[in-house]
Amino acid sequence: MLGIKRGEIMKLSTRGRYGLKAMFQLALHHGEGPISLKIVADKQSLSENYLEQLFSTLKKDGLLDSVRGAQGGYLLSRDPNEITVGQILRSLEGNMAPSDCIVDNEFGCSREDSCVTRLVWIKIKDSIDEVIDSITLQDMVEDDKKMKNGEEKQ
Amino acid sequence: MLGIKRGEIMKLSTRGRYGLKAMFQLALHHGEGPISLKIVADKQSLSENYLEQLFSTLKKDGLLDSVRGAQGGYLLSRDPNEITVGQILRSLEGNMAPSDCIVDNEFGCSREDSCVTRLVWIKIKDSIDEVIDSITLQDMVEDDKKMKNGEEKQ
DNA sequence: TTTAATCCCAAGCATTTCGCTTGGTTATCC
DNA sequence: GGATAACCAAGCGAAATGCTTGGGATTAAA
Repeated sequence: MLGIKRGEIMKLSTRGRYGLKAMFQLALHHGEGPISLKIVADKQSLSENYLEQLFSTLKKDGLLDSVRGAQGGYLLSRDPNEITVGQILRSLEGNMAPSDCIVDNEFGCSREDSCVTRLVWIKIKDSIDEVIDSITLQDMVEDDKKMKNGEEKQ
Repeated sequence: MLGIKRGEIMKLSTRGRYGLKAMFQLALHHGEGPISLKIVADKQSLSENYLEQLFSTLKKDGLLDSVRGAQGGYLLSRDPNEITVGQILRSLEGNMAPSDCIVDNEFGCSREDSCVTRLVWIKIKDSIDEVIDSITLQDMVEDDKKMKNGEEKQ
């Protein structure tokens, strides 16, 4: 039935996926001073240099602060409950729109369809936005605690 | 502030975008016999050969029927209210999952994060699914009528 | 004051994916 | 039997992805 195995679409790139995980790591240790790129990269077993690029973006967008030199590292620019998943993903990935037709209102919307499809893309985008803007890093930290407690009880 | 203009992510490919538009065209003229690829392609001003590939996929997934030979063409395999946007997009694009971590449960979920991020991807996916599975081609046709009536009254 | 640790920055680059195009074959109506 | 269509498989240039490379500049600790 599934025939051809196509790549899954509507997929985040590694930027968003690695980046959110990394930010969550920082949230877990928030308040304990800066954490070095190396530590975060090691923990997620991914390239230090690549993660650096993501952190650079996140910093430029005001989600991270950094401390240079030995003993330096990165830290959240504000409290975990003031940073949403949406802010992180949009910083790393750009707009969460299924079609450009939404953002650029430019488009070849032909006469006959009068862009009903556009309505669909808007509904999808709105529903994604609603989810990602409602989850903070703090929420994730709490969910994590719950999951760990759950494990202990087994 | 926006600095680098990154490509928008979580975006559908042309397959999904063209495909849904084309299916909507067929829905508009449902019950009037088969419509040729050429006509649909012309109306959307896109490549006949490319659209053919999309239709081939949609047919294989049971969303379209075809009639070969002269006067032939394509038609919806069932009533517009029995075909959802979700069925179309999944046929053309694959699963609507922001991360493989959801589908393949295989993943490098490290100890410390215990995959809280996975929860986020699941929430995103669920919310997308809810939207696209709740919209039928029939809904789109009706929305289209409303929009056209709105225009006339201006 | 050196040295090691760290952030910072720009460029390059192999691979994969996307968005088609090309060039046919087969079926059906007139 | 000729025109009109659906069917099918392969190829292919351009762009994006997911990194790597190779340097700096800044600072804490020795």
